Amino acid sequence: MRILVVEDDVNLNRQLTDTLKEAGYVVDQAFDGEEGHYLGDGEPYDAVILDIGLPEMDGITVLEKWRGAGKVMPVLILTARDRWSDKVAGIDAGADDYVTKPFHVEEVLARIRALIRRAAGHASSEIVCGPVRLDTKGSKATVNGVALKLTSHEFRLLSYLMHHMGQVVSRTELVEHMYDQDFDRDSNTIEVFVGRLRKKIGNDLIETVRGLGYRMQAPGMVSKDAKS
Amino acid sequence: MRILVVEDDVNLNRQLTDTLKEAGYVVDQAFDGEEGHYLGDGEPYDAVILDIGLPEMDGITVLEKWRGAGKVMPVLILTARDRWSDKVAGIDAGADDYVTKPFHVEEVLARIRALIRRAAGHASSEIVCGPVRLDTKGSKATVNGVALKLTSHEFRLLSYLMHHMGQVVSRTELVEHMYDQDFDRDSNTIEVFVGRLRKKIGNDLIETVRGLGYRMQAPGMVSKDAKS
DNA sequence: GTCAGTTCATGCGCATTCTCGTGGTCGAAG
DNA sequence: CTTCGACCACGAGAATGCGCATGAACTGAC
Repeated sequence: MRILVVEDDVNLNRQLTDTLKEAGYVVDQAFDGEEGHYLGDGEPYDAVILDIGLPEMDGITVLEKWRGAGKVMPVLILTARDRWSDKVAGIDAGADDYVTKPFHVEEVLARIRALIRRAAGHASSEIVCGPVRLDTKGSKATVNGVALKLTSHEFRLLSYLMHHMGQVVSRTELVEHMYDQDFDRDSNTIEVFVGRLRKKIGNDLIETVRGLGYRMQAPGMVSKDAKS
Repeated sequence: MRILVVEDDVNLNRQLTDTLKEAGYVVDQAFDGEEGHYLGDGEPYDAVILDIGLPEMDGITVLEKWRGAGKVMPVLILTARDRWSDKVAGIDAGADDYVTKPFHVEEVLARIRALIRRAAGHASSEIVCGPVRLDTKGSKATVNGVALKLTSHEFRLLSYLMHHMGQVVSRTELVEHMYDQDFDRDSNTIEVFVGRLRKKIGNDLIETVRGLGYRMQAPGMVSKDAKS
């Protein structure tokens, strides 16, 4: 999962970024409205944290531009407590959530989790796929109740796949959401990680769709070949 | 749009209910946790406003029970300003949003609107043609509920045909949409794929219109008169 | 240095796709 | 009605290149 943080206060930005990274997210940073707009417009993020008061370009304007361009990723805006009207303006501009400053970082984290989860269409903080359970709250995964030991990239891969269960996820998509901005994409890293993950959770869960990508799905509903 | 308000403070409940009704929603009221849980479990709501501090059953518990039972309607929780940990717990229990007391009623209204709007975006994208269902989001197709195993080109073909149901689609058109570059046109690959697809989904669905191309259509619908 | 995690390179196996050839079907003209 | 030519279906083999396993090289943390 890849997140963009747009916040001009350097300390606050770093604080948010660090916490998110610790929680296993890939994070890009922007320190003014223009940079933020540019990144959010060009890169595929799973969520954005956007300050309202920004140099160069106002947060609301940034958000409106994104929505006008058809961007639908969840956006959490940060507002000052006394600027009540900002919240309404932000929500009307297409924000999915807001937090008022000052805030507890844990709260932002929880809301980001909820937004990402919601965007994928899951109600609770646990996603289940056959024997595999993903605890988005604790960044843990279990197979048949046994805790899985995953490296950070393996976890990110599993997490992204489980958030998009039943859908085919392309390699490019995976690379873009597992790594930040610049990454050499002509290599077979993704295949390697898929292979390793399969070894840990079982081969049946991640189906490879030749030419398109991978799809995670509970087995049992085996796709039957209708070649009668 | 039908909304449930679970709030034990009678005045606050009525205030919310009135505002929502004025805005054109249908509103049900509950004044304690058990009643709220019962209603939310049995009736289909488009959104729920849920207070955390409730007699009989805690709001968080109510929410967890709903989510555990598979209810996915958007829930907005109300918390006291100083109980920030409640917010985190609520969000992790599956709340979609929260508002801290005291609040402006317009704000609650704006957020309910946002929640309903967002929930509407999760409608699955499916095209149906007779026994065939195409899940464009998951790159999957089923015939009579049985999952089809399609190669990527077969899927692209089916997808294009189903997006233009009832229309005659020329070979050239298909080639142009199934391949990126210009493609050696004097080959019969399209025929081959149509043949393979027919084998998998049944012959009746793809009709060949001699000299023009193919047309996909649910069988049983009168299509003979078009050839006079 | 050691170790865990990650990236890169290679070669093989095989699903997928393309080509080709034959035979069948349709429609119009004689 | 018959005949002819164009169009189409389909099977089978050939060629392509994708996906995977494997192991070695690389990196950073301690």
